[in-house]
Amino acid sequence: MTIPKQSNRRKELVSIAARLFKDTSFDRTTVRMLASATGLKSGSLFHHFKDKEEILVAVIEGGLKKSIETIKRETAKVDQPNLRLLASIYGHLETLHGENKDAHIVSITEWKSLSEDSKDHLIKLRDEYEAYWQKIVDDAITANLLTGDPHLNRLFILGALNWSIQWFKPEQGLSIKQLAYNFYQSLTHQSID
Amino acid sequence: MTIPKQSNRRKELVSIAARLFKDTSFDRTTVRMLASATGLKSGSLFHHFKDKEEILVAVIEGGLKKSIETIKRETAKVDQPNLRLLASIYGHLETLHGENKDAHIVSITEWKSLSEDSKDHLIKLRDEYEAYWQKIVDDAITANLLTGDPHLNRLFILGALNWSIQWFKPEQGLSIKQLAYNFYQSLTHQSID
DNA sequence: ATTGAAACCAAGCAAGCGCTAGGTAATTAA
DNA sequence: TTAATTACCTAGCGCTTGCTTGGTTTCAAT
Repeated sequence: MTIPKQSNRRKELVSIAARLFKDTSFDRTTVRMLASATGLKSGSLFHHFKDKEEILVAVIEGGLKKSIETIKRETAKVDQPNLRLLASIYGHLETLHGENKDAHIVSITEWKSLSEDSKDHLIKLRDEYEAYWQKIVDDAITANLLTGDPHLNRLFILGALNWSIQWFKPEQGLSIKQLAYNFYQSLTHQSID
Repeated sequence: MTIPKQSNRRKELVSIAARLFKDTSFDRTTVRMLASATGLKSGSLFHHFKDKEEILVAVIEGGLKKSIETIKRETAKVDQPNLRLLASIYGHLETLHGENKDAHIVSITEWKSLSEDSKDHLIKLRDEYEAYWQKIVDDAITANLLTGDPHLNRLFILGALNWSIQWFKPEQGLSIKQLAYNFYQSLTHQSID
């Protein structure tokens, strides 16, 4: 049988899988590639996971939980709407481009590789994250930092942020903090003194 | 041999392939699925294309050309920076959500499935499209519609627009035109009279 | 009517895929 | 020290994949 639940070894394997899924995509990552990256033989993977998709689910679940944790941590530091918006932007970009970015990127790029059942399970986490964001955006609109429909604003902002995985390379000069601030300015047309 | 170049039959096949690639992704679309959708036997596809990837290249090339054509057409109608920005937003959304959207969506979602050689060939088309957008954005900044770094602004905007393929369904009430205008307002914090 | 090219089919091959079964080693608990 | 549990390996099965080969049909131009 499988299912040791939350062992350390499992987390290790999931973290390595996240890297491969990010670099090669879920479909093109074979169980033999996963095995060789983890130092296992291909069959041994199925002692820890019942099938390949369960690995993806574990990766995405970890990515989403980390995102929620990060945005809560970052926004807890401040209480003005403008600073909270900036902190959310920074937190989101941090999970996408900082340490341990792999899982969050995979949770974005490989969502459609999930089965319907897996989506049902993970969608609650995603909803929680988006609901948290929605409040940040709502407050920013109330404070006249943003304008227009609240729901669409959230979708615009998260879309633009997520798309940064296609082009942003932190090692090319611009830091994550700087990127976040640029983002904030373009969105709000304002500075923070 | 293959290579009939630009026959009508080929265009037909490419258009059907675009739909499948959009709905199922390139990797998960098998040549047998393509064959049955086109009414051919699986081997016969390779009379028209030398391999599966050549089909993807043809789809993406078509999608990019159509995008360029559309943004040029839409912006040709107007000359003020605000109207040109709105027209570009509308044109982009139109290629993503209007008729014949499949190829443009595939050109966005399946870019990483291309081989390096294929990218070299297609990147010129993508660069041309992005350069056209960059001018629109530059002019909008000069006209004080947008603020901040020009290059980043273009990336933010196109990212947010592209991300709409993840959530926007034109049949759910909001039209493409309305979406474009909402977009314009959120970006510029302005209306058009 | 004949020819030649283009469009297609029938059959299947080689390689790679996810995954399984049955065993062995390592670790922990009594 | 023994027994149980967990971790891993060996070997390979059954299936699907992209693609090939060699032949047949279709059809326009002669």
